[in-house]
Amino acid sequence: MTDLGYRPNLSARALASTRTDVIAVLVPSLAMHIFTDVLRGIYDGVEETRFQVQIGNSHYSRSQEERLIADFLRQKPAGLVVSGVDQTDAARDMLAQAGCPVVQIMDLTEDPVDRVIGFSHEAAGYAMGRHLIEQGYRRIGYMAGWMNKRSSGRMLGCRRALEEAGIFDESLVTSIVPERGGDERRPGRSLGEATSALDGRTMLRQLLDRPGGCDAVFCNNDVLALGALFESMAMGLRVPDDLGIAGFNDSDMVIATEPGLTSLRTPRYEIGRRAVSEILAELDGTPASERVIDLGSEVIARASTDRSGAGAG
Amino acid sequence: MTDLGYRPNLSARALASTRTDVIAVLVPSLAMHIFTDVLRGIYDGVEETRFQVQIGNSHYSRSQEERLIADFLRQKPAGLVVSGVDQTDAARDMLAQAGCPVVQIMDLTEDPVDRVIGFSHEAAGYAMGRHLIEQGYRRIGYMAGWMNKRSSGRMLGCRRALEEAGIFDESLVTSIVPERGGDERRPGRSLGEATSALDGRTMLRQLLDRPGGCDAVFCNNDVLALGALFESMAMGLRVPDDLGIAGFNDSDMVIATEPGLTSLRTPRYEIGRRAVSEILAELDGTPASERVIDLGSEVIARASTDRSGAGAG
DNA sequence: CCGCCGTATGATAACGCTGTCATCCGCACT
DNA sequence: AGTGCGGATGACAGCGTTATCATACGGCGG
Repeated sequence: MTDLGYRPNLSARALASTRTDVIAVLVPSLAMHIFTDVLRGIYDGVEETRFQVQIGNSHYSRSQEERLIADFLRQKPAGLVVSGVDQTDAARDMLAQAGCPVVQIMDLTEDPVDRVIGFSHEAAGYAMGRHLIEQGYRRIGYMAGWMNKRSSGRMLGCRRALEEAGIFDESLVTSIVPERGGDERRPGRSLGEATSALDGRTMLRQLLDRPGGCDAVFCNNDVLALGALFESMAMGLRVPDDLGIAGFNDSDMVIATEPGLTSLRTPRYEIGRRAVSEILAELDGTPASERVIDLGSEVIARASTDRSGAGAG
Repeated sequence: MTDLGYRPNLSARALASTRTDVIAVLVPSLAMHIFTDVLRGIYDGVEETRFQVQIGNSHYSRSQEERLIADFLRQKPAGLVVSGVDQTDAARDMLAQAGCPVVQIMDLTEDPVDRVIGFSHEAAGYAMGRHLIEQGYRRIGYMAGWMNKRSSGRMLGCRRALEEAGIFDESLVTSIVPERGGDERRPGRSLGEATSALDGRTMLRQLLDRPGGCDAVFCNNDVLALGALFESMAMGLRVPDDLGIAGFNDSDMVIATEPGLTSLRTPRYEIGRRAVSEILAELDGTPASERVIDLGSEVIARASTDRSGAGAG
């Protein structure tokens, strides 16, 4: 009987069962490629299932995120995915009461609302700091488009590595936009909160102008690193000899630069994928093992920080 | 009364009124930055309205697109946005019967299902062809990640310009993956259909190896152009003197390269934005003027194709 | 002052499912 | 053959809106 084209009405089903097949996803930005990778994972995860994805964009504003959570929750979603672990208290309460699986992603915390899938930004930053130190760099700068919890986590990790080596210099930390509590919609930059390669060029010049200059820079993302690379070319600096450059995320792009850019590979796609599978498992009544899932990250060393002379990458 | 926290139940409303507040959007890929720009426009457009966005990913497969359209349609969306104008006949029929505003985007056609918002890829390709010719290039190559209707439209436009100048050489057209009717899910490239900068490097080498070589290359997107730029550096070619490089889309990135990359600015964000506003207008009963809305495109000339000697960009 | 029409107000039947409850059947055990 | 129980089957009351229809009301013209 069902073979010949009967399709249940989703609205009726939703009304009767007081639950929908919508998996709501909250991202802080659609402009950053990072999140599009996560979204791909999520979409691949729901493919061939009855679930649908709905995306909300909080524009890196915690208050807006709170509103979106409230809005989403009242459609009784099947699951909820939120980025980061630094929601407002009110948002956290709502999530705890959500009545559906909730997954926080892209970061880690000891104390997730329900479940958290991500990696440690602090550890990632530390690993990159160590890598740069091991390559012999001593004046290591850090550049971020703007600071949020995750970005500053990376910075803190890198700072710890540098402090352990006794070479940390506060003046070598720079960002375009200062941290601002994350509770306001950031002004300007209308076409998205993304940092551009141009910012990388600007910030590299700033760092080189600081007293003592710098001999390596850890960029908060690959686009900044790309900008830094071009700026060093324009300035006639040799990479990696005069200046080491490291990015973050290991996007497709960086393997094709000349020299290849060292970067930190983050499991963005896997995080999205896993977030969905955890939600599905929880709905199936087969909730998975851990509440805290660390997918790790990895320094991918390429020529842009290779001082061994071999020139790998 | 309503002031104190009454929220209508959306499922009930949907059931009773047989229509939802969902605007369904079909994109061929989430991996290409192009579409994330469109999505940003769409999301910005629905912000502060009662509408919600739901995205479907057709993976550049027309049959999958057809299925998605059917799936979306049965939830009676408020509006439907589909990418491109080359749907299957069945899909076109369904769209025509949709009973809601339908907007095709990212391309143009004389004969839209309902409304089309985009730009002419043929005209864009032609404009870039003209630009390269005017800069004195004579052996102009074209590289695409893989061909779809829009990509080949660009190629055809460029070809027309070259033919008019009597300098078209078929052997200077290259792509990684040949066109395949667009009806199959492409294999491999699991992490997304995107072409990478590495492809740009590879294809540039291929083009230079062709008999007679080439002195300029029009890349189907900016990432390919970036790869081509790095490959020329690696090969010791001077850009723009030995080789001109032009990209497509004018993404943020290209203004920061050294030399700056000539590219073709496309109104991606505006297309998304406009698609939503047209749908809202149609739902309001104030349908807009035109069924075919050409938002145009523009060659942004930068140093990578500047043979005037001034070195602008 | 009466009747008519246009508008505001209130009651009520869907909308198409889900989930519960009651019924029924068949099987195994006594 | 009678009793008890488990699983399958069928009936039916919501779920919270929208939309329709009937009723009531107020104002205006005759």
